Amino acid sequence: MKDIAKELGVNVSTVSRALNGKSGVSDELRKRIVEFAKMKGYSPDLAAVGLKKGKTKIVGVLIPDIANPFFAQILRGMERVFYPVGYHVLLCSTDENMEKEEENLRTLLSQRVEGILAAPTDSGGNRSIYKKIVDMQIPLVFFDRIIPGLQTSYVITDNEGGVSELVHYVYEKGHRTLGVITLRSRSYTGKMRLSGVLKACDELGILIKEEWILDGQSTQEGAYQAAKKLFQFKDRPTTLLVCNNLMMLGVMKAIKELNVKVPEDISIVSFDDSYWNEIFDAPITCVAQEPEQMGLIAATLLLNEIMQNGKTSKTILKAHFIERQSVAKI
Amino acid sequence: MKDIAKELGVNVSTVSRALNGKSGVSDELRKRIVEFAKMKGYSPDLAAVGLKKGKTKIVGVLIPDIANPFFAQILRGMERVFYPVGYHVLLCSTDENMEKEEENLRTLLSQRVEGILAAPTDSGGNRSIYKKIVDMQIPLVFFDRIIPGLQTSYVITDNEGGVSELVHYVYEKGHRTLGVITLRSRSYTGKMRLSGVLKACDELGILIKEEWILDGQSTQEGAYQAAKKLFQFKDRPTTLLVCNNLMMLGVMKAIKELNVKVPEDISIVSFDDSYWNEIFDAPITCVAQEPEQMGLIAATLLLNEIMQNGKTSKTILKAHFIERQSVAKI
DNA sequence: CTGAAAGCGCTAACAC
DNA sequence: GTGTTAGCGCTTTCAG
Repeated sequence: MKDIAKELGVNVSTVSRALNGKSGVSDELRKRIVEFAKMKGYSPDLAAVGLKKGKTKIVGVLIPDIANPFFAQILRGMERVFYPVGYHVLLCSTDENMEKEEENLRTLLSQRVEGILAAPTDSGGNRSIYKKIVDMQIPLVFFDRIIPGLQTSYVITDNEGGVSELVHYVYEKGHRTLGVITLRSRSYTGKMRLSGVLKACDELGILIKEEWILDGQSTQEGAYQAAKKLFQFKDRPTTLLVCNNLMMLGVMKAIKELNVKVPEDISIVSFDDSYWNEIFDAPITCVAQEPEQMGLIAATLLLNEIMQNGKTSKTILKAHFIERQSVAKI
Repeated sequence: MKDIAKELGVNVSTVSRALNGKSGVSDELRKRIVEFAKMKGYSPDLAAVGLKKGKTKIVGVLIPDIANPFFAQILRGMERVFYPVGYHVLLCSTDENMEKEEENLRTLLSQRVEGILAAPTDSGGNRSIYKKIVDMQIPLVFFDRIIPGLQTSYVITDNEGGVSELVHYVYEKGHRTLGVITLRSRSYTGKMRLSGVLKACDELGILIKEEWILDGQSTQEGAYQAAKKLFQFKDRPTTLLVCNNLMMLGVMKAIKELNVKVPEDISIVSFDDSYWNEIFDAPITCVAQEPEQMGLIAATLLLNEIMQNGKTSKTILKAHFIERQSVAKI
C-alpha cells in the first residue's frame, strides 16, 4: 500500500479508502488506485487488517478425526456456510487426545479466531479450558458431542432416541437378546448411546448379558476384534447393535472373515449410516445422522453468535430410521 | 503484554524476552513474569507476531472435496506433520470449481500463508495464478494432481502405471474386452488414467469400444448412472474398470440394484482402494493409493521449502495392486 | 476530497 | 539486565 501511495503520489489513507470502497475519494482517483493495485498484484495483509480491526475472519474447528467420513461431512457443511461470508477455517485434529485438544484450543485462542466449533474428546475432561473460552466471551459451539453443564450453543443428534428406535425395531422383529459394540466409554456419544440401549432393553425386557457388551474403542480395528470375539461365543445374542459407522466397518470385516450369515446367523443394526451400509451383502438397517446438516447448523449458530452476539441455542437433530435387510424376523 | 508490564512495573520488551525464553532477563524476574502471565491467562497474538516477524506459521491447503475419504486421509497425513512443528492449516474446499479455487488462492495469499498445498481442479485452468504464486516465491506443492509444466514440487501417484497393472491383470485372466468409467475429463488424474487404460488396451489388443467409455463425472451418482447404462447394453464388455473410489461406490449401488453378479456376469477392477472395496459381496480387486502417505510427503516437501528454501522435488508414488475376487478367469 | 498521525500487539535493534 | 524506540501493514479519527 505504501508503494502504491508513493508511486501515485497520494497518501496511504487515500489508497486504503479507495481499495475498501469507502466514500471520500474522487471516482477518478479511485479508479486509478484500484487499477494500479491490481496491476501490481496487491493483496491486503489480512493479519494487519485483523490486528487493526480486531477481527480476523477466522474460525477454529476442532475435530477428533477428519479421516472419519462422518466428521469430514460435517466439515463440508461448515465450509458451505463460512465460504460465502468470507470466513476461513483453521482446522485442528485432536485424535481423541486430550492434551492435543487443549494445545489446539490454546493455539486457536492465540490466532484470535472469532469463534470455535468443537467436538470435545471427553465429556468431562478439558472442561476448564472450555469454561475459560466461554468466560472470555469467545463464541463457542459444540457439535456431535458436548460437555454437559457448559452454557454454550450446540447441535447434537438425539443419541438415546436413535438407539431406542433401533432396539424397539428389533424387539418388534421378535428379538429378545442383544449384544452391543460400544464407543469409547468416556466420550459423550459413547455414554449416551450405551445408556440409551440399556434403558430401552430394560423397558422392553430384552436380555443383554454383561459379556455381550463389547468395547469397540470407536475404531474399525477395535470393533473388528470385538465382533470376532462375539461371533465365537457359543452363547450369543440374536442381534448386534453397533454404535457407529467406522465400527460397523470393522464388524463387516469380521462377518466376512468368519463367514457369518446376516441376518440368518445374527441380525445387525447400526447407529450411523455411511457409504458402506447400503452396499453390504445384507444392507444394514440403521439410524442415520445428517452430518452435513449438523455442520451447517453448527456453523450458522456460530456465525450468529459472532455477528450479533446472539443468545446460545441448542439443537437436537433426530436420527432417522432406515430399514434395510440386516434383521431377521423370528 | 502491556498490562503485564505495567502491573509488574517493567517494560514490555522485558516481558517479551521473558515470555519467549530469550536471554537478558534475570531468572528471578523471568519467573515472576511467566507466572503472572499464566495467571492472567495471557496468550500471544500470533497475528501481531506474524506481522512483526513476517512469519505466520500458517499453511494453506486447497482440496477439491474433504468429504471424499481419499482427500480426508491426505489431510490427516498433512496434519500429522504440521502439528508437531507448530504450523497450522487453513483449509479451503474448491468443490472442483475453478472460480472458487482462484478466490481461495487469493485468500490464502492475503492470509500470508507461508506455503500452499494444492490439488488443482483442472490440469490447465488457473495456471496463471499458480504461476504467480511460484513467481512470488511462495512455496507451493501439488498433491494428487498437478499442472503440467509448472516448476513446483509435487507428489502424485503413478496413474498410468496403476491402470496399466489393472489392465494387464484382466488380460491375463483371459479378458479381451473392457469398459471404463472415467473421471471428469479435465482433471489431471482423469486424463492420465484414461490415457493409461487406452494405451495398455492398445498394446495388449484388448477391445474397448467407444460406447464402453462412460463419463462418471468423478462422483458416486455419475458412476451409478453410467454403470446402470453399461449393464443394460446387450453388447457389453467382460470387464469394467472404475477410475476412483467414490465412483466404485456408485457402481456397487448399480450392481445391487440390477442384481448383477460379480464376477459371473461381469468382472470389476478399480483404481483406488477404500473402506468399501473389501467388504463388498465380491471384494474388489484394485490398485490402492496411499493417501495418508501422500499427505505426509506433500507436507514434508512444503516444510522443506519453507524452512530452507530447498530445491523443488518430485515424488511419484506407486499404486500397489491388491487381488481380491472381482475378476473371473475366462 | 485528501493528508497526517496515532495505534492495533508484538519484536528487535540500540542504548544505558 | 533492563528500558527506549521504531516499525510490521493496515484503518481511522481528526485536520485542513
